[in-house]
Amino acid sequence: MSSQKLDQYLQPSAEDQRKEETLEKKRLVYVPETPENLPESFFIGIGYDGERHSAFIKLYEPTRRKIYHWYDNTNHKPYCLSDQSVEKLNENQSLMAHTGLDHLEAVRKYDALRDQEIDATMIVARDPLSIGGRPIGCIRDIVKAWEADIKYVENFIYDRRLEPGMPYRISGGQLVAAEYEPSADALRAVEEFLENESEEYRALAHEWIRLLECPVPEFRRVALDIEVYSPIATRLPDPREAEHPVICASLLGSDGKMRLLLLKRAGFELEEELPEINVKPEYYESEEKLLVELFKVLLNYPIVVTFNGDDFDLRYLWHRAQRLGFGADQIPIEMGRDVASLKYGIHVDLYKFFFNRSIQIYAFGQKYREVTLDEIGESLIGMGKKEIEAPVSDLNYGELATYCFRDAEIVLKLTSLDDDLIMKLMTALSRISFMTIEDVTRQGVSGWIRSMLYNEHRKRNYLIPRPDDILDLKGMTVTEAVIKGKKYKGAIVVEPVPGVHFNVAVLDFASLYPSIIKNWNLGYETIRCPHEDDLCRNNIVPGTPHWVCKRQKALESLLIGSLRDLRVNWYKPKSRDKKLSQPLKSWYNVVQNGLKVILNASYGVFGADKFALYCPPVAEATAAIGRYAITETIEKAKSLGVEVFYGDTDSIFLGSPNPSQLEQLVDWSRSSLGMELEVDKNYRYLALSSRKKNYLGVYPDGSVDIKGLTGKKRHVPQFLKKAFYVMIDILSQVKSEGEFEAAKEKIKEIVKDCYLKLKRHQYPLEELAFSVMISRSPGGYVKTTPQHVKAALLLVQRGVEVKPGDLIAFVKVVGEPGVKPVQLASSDEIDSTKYMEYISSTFEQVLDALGTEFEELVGITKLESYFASGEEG
DNA sequence: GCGGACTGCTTACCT
DNA sequence: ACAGGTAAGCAGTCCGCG
Repeated sequence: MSSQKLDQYLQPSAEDQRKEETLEKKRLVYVPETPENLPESFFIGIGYDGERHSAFIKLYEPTRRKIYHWYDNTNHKPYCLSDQSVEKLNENQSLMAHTGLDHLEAVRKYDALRDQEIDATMIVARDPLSIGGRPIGCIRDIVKAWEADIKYVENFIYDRRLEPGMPYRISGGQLVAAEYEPSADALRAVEEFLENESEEYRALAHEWIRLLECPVPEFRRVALDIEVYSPIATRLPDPREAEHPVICASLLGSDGKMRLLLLKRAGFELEEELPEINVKPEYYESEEKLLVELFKVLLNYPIVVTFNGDDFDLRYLWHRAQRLGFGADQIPIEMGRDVASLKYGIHVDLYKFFFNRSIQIYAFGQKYREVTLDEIGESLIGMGKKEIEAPVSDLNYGELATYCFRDAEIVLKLTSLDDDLIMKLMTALSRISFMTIEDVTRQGVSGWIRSMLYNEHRKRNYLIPRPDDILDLKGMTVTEAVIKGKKYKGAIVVEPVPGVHFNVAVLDFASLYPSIIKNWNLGYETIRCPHEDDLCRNNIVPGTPHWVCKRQKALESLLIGSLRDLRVNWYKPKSRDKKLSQPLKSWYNVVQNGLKVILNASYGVFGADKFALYCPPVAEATAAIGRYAITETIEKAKSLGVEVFYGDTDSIFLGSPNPSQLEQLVDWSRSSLGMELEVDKNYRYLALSSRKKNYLGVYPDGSVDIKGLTGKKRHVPQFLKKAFYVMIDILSQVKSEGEFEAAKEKIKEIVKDCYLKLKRHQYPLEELAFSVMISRSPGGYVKTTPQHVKAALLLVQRGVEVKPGDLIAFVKVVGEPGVKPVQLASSDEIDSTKYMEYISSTFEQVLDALGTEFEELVGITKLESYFASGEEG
């Protein structure tokens, strides 16, 4: 059936329209009332009720596995702060005339930027939008205000000292924190490794232990995926228009319940049994009934998990339901500008979470390279999307259902992987950042750190500074970056000593930057502090004119420092402790990973201009101290008679150090720098070329570290990658200097084999394809048109949709423009010469280190002439 | 009009 | 919307060249 005809059929008939009008208009959305009493339940979500002018929190009760809402009954109100007195503000006509103003209240605050107590006025409003959020006429536009850009629900969390992810009870209508005491074991250990720290520091560490030791419940959840009819196969349906019907919905619960809802359509045969999946399909005569049923399921689960539900599934459902005449109280979805949330439970969009670069790199170690359900599913749980031959709209019921169901299955399995690791990671991050799971999964690491610091400010009655005040007082940077356009000088990379070095030890500083922030008391408060006496002014950061305060403590230093210490001394060792049970070990691993993500970003955020506590001198000072630490350490190593072959940021590669030399170096670092230097790894041998960030390290057991070499980069064609790894395999077996000659002979064979296969077109086109990510839409490249964009433009010409983030697979061909998308190319137009160049440069990186010229090894000139006179053209 | 030297853009990587 | 440093390949520009 043609798409056109089908679309016509899908227009509602007169009879359908009558049915629609008689659709039961009962209130569908169940909003749970606050119970008078509720046993231990976890605070996982938050919302603001505009009608009741009140925040409410969503509590997950783990026995009944249901959500309960608790409405604020403490009369918390939105507010911002002014440095003017109440009397002065009373004279401000526009403020006093503002309909949203509730009242003014004099308060004392501590201004950390100036290190003094100040008088301020709380401007209390009736609703959050009056403070800020409307395009015009907000209170924050009338008076210079502090703390006016913080979301109301965040203010509510900080002010009421609430802890997202932690257990609470409702007792006689009141919300009370459920007491949780960490194990004596944990408390004792923390006391031990923090014995030399201040009282204040130890108290903070205790708080973290309480938050991070507390068990996480099992979360009942449902994975949702929908399919929508589209008349044009290559175009995705627009969720804001929601023009076409929802034809299939899959719902997979962690409780084992499964639903598969299908819309009956003319021209397709009903299939009652779906052999591929073990679920009975439900056919619906009308889309309304399908949606009603779907909404009922959404209202039954505390957590709904989607992949891109914010921008597609839930958004589409919301608009579609509106279009079909559902009333607001019949749709269980709350639609924001960028977020789709739920009225009853919470919505986790895995796409947003996996998209987070820090999560991708540090939590999942680059296991997935593209942020697509197929790639993530394939690499984390070994389950990719179902392949389909035709557009979704043309599939028969069975194929459509299996396709849709598989997506939901991947989503559910991702959240269940490794004993619900992802749910636990979200909870851990939620507790560290004082944000709900819904927010933590949608914000970047700078948002988490901001929230963590804001919370501590409130806890201590600190005024949260305005970004312009920080910048005015602390200024910009003074060092010059190596890279044009960067703000300040970063880390040092030591010039490598080319060659093969046997018996190499790699030493590094245990979380260098967080250690620096801790030891040097760095923070926006303390860098270039206001005190004018020598005590502070003489405490100079090496290589900069910046001084650091000796009088007050920076919150950043306390928080980042205590998290660092807990990770290094407690969570990381515990995650490897063989005496612990598997679930406990995996929880410790989750926490240490969460901490890693946050600590890794903890320095960078201060140099990121969108960070709420942006303070360039803090970032600059951190990097400068890092440079100082590594250069001093290199000098010390040399003075001990140890050769330094290479180093990058926080590591040094040492040639055959003896135990005594290592010990002296480590001791020196502890006493002179106050930094923990440790042996990270030992290599049987290390192959260095003259290129920085580029090496091959072989461990005693024959496993290898490959860093920066082209052969391992994502975009490199398969055939070359395979050849490269065969070479690596040969090299990994080399045990002594003398064995390199034989290895080189073998490598020579690989390369020759590669050449010949290339020449004879023996590689399938797919193996010859470069695959490069396109970071904008193809039209967005105005300065230059790189090759992958040229290929993408050829695809677009043929009606293929190309979105930012897509991988473009292209091959190099003879003639203009030199590239073609792999789908459009044929074997005989491959530009063999270009590929030869690529092979040689890839191998050269390693051969350089072995002191061998590529040409000399392979005798390239002969081959080239063979090519030139050969069967080409 | 063409080619080499140069700069800048883009991607992927390292810490 | 964490940072800066490095490698590689290519696109585009400038300049000299009878």
